[in-house]
Amino acid sequence: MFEIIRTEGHARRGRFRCAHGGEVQTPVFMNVGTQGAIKGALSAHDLKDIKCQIELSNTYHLHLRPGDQVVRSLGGLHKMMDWDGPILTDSGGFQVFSLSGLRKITEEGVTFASHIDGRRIFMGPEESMQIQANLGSDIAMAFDECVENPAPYEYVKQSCERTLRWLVRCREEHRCLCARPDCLNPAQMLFGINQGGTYEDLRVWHMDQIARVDCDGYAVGGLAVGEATEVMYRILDVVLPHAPEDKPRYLMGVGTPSNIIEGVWRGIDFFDCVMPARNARHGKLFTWQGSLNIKNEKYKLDTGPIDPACSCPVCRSFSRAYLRHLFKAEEMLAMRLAVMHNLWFYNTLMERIRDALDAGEFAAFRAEYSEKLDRKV
RNA sequence: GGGAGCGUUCCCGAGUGGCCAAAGGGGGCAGACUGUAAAUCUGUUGUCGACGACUUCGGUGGUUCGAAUCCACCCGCUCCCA
Repeated sequence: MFEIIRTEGHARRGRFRCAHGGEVQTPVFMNVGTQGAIKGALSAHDLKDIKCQIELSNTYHLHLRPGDQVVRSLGGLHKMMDWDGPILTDSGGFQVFSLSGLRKITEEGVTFASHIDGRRIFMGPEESMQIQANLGSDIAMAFDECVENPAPYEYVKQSCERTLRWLVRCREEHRCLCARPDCLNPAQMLFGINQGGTYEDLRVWHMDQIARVDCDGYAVGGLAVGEATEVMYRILDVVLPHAPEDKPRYLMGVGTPSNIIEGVWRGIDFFDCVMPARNARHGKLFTWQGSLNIKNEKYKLDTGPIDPACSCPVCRSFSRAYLRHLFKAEEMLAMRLAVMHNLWFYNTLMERIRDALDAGEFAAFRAEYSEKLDRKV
């Protein structure tokens, strides 16, 4: 179920519901827990404390370890993690990009050399759907090829044509699996993924094609993988008018706070990105004045919170100086607190975007924050 | 008392006549990170008016065109024997 409550220009304020959890308010940021955990030592319980509405895990990683059959035996991903909210699983398509040195693509699918032990793993549309069925996620992503930018036109053309054929196979396999009596999550949704690199004609053609394959939502993939930010915005500008209006739209793997505001402005409803968690682990923290590196010497004696404008559990209790010390001393707590802060920041950013949309003031919000939040302080 | 070593830039530690402002770690300082092979990776770390110059390798002298590297003495430390 997806419902648009109101719009402001291309931006959409909506509600979404799936098999688990209550209503998801969109635009929403999905917190990334690739292997069933948020890196930085957070559990699903912690996610509740940082205003996370929906969590994301990864097909490829959980298939390798502990194995999707194991997850199924444990009652599915929700039960294993003790998370009763919505879960989206990425299909493994991004690993076709990120493990490019370790894989081979054919029409059937992709053969990976496991990054763990080198053993050969085959994954095609059917396998990806089967694994995601075993995980029991609420949203399964179609198996696609995420192509690095820039890439030659001919290659991108052939690749996105193949990704379209893969989507058709995903659709069939997914229906089939959900119809089985032993299906862990018969209400699991399937989102298709738009590709086409930086070529507007391919992007539009591909979106028109996948829009004909009945999906529960449509994602834009293959962005923020090498092209300039302006190019990404241009692609969104041309492709989103071709996405079904009544279905959720998900911009995969993006991005910075500014990228998110600009994405919402162009009509995106769902986002996910490793950036807030990874940057947090590396000491880069987001604030309403821009980002800062908490490891910098200037915070050595700073008794203030990370962000005076933040009311997250970390800012309520701990000083910049303490955080800096924990980082310098390489205490695990440093990463945990930093990740909690950054995810709270992202979830709060989405909340404020929604509030602005509700008030019909998103344009003003964008003008005030879009550029500012990506600056360094 | 006798014998054997050692002392290098913030720390540890290479270097034993010119290619040495001096390897490599650590620490420090800074940067990167966008559907997570990332608690990772990169740069930098003697001084200065800085594509060049100057001062460093326990101290003081000396040998040499040239010394962190060789010699003498001194200072400090370690170990072994008595």
